[in-house]
Amino acid sequence: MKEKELRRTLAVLPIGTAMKLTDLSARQIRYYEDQGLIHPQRNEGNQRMFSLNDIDRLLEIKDYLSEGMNIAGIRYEFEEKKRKSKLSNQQNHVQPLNDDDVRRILREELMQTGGLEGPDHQIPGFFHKKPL
DNA sequence: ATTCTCACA
DNA sequence: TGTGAGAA
Repeated sequence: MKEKELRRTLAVLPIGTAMKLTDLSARQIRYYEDQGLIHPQRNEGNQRMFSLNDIDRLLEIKDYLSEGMNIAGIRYEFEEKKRKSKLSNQQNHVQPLNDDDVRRILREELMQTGGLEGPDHQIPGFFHKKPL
């Protein structure tokens, strides 16, 4: 589910294709870029190269505009989306520990406590289930 | 043939 | 936002 995201960010479409895909004029597309609504990459010849995500973005801009929203409003919407996105990626969503993580944490624990003895370091259902 | 930047009768 | 000029 990650390989697919990478492909969507590949900038392989020239502005001419973006125009046909979005039914926007080159003038409009460049203007939206000036307004910070899209950030297409540039190739060796300084030509804008759009990714599928850029195309989706242009389509969204078109919809917002048709619904009466102004450029500043759209820019704010995108900023909000980015803010929420970063918030959910860091603090929240704590990935569950895998087996390697558990082994590492256990090893570090043992290193500083010096061993398994002591009721405080007994882990219920782990060391007792399969005695050496 | 395409796209880029800049400027405006 | 459209359009045309001059360059790449």
